[in-house]
Amino acid sequence: MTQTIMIVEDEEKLASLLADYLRQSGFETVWIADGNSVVPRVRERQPDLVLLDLMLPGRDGLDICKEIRSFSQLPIIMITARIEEIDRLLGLELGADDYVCKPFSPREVVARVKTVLRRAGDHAAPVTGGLTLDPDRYLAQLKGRDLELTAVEFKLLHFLYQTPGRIYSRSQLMDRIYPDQRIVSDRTIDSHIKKLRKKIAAVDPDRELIYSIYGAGYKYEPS
Amino acid sequence: MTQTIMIVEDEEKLASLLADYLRQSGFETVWIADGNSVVPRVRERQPDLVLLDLMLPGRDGLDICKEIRSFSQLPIIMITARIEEIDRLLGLELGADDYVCKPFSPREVVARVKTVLRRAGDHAAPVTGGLTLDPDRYLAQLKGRDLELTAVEFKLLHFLYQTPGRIYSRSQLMDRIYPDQRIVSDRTIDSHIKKLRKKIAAVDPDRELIYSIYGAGYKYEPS
DNA sequence: AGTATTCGCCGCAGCTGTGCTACAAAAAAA
DNA sequence: TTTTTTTGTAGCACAGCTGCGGCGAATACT
Repeated sequence: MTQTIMIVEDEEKLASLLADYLRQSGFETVWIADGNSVVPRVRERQPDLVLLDLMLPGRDGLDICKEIRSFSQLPIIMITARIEEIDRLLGLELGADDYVCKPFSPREVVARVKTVLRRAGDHAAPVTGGLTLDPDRYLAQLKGRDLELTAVEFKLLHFLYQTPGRIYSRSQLMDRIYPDQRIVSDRTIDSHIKKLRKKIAAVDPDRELIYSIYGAGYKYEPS
Repeated sequence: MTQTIMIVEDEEKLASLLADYLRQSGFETVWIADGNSVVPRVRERQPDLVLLDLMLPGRDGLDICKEIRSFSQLPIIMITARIEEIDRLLGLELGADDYVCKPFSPREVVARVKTVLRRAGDHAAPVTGGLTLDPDRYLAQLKGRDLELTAVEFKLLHFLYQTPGRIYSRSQLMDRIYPDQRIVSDRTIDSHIKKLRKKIAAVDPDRELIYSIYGAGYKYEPS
């Protein structure tokens, strides 16, 4: 099964150079020049990795990265023109998997792509065949099938989903889900987790996505 | 194997001056100007030492030092503008390994770097090849292998780990682990220490990490 | 208005981890 | 040495945490 790399880059020469090298290494490539069409095309094409230029016509790369992260954990490598920029990006914690600085050698980029894919590859199936969330529509899909979540359930899952592996206590989750500081019992979280797990199990009984850590809280892990 | 020094300093001229001298002494250097990106870059790059300016845009140096200490024992040298400041810093017990006062000569800084590295180098293997803790994930790894700790065990180990060599009495440890001031017997600590040692021994039987001091308490020491 | 979801909580069951006890071993004090 | 104090360890009872079904109340929909 060949893997698809989506190249988001407005300079055509640069894009085609990258595409050539990637194809030589056995990847399929998709080229997108306009920032506005990235997100819909990612949803539609479901690439295995995105090479994302920071400076784009139409829309900022940071925005795009954030939006992709809000519904998918697919690997993203950011391309930036200035080396100092990378520090700033790291500080923002966008969730990109790696950063490459212009000017770069195509070989280097291919190497990084392979590294990131291998790293992600350990849980590759769950990433691609896994869960996607669309906060705009409160739409959650697992293996292509809708999960039909309520608002609270969606918020809870979405929050956990954004930082996989990280454990949150019940009170932390309450704070995030109820910005109005209303007082509810810890166990309410458990209730919603219960319903989430039920709905997830209805679609895929074999995969556990939400784990409870005794005495600590819950985490999302697509392992 | 060349060693990497991470320079955290917002004045570019000063940073590049330091970088030049350090490179001449055979070190690799990484420069970071923005305080917010320090921690993620430390995690990513894993430098051998951090030169950390106290006054930074974005985030306070004290904060950064504390956060780095929460997951790693890598050597840190603090740079401060005022000599009086140093006393205050010493009082805070941040866990920095040395302090340098502006204005400094680059030679002096290089000398200090070497001293600290040599001192740390005595137990260099335990530092790098040793234990890493990730509080967000309750994840403890020794020699790359997971330790599978429970919440209480993790908290206990994490607290000891933050100030290696320092001895804590059982009641001090209780206070830290149970913020709700619940009353438990001293010997409970012993129980958890026992389990920690067991789990550590399962991964590395040769290395003692938690020491008991007769009549005083326990300490963590990566020697 | 009525109806249908959804939310938050309760109670019970099952189980893990916790904290304690008892005794052995070690260290310090006598 | 003997005595006293402190620590190591095994084992165990149960407190506390989590999963789950269900139920009234709140909310949204018609």
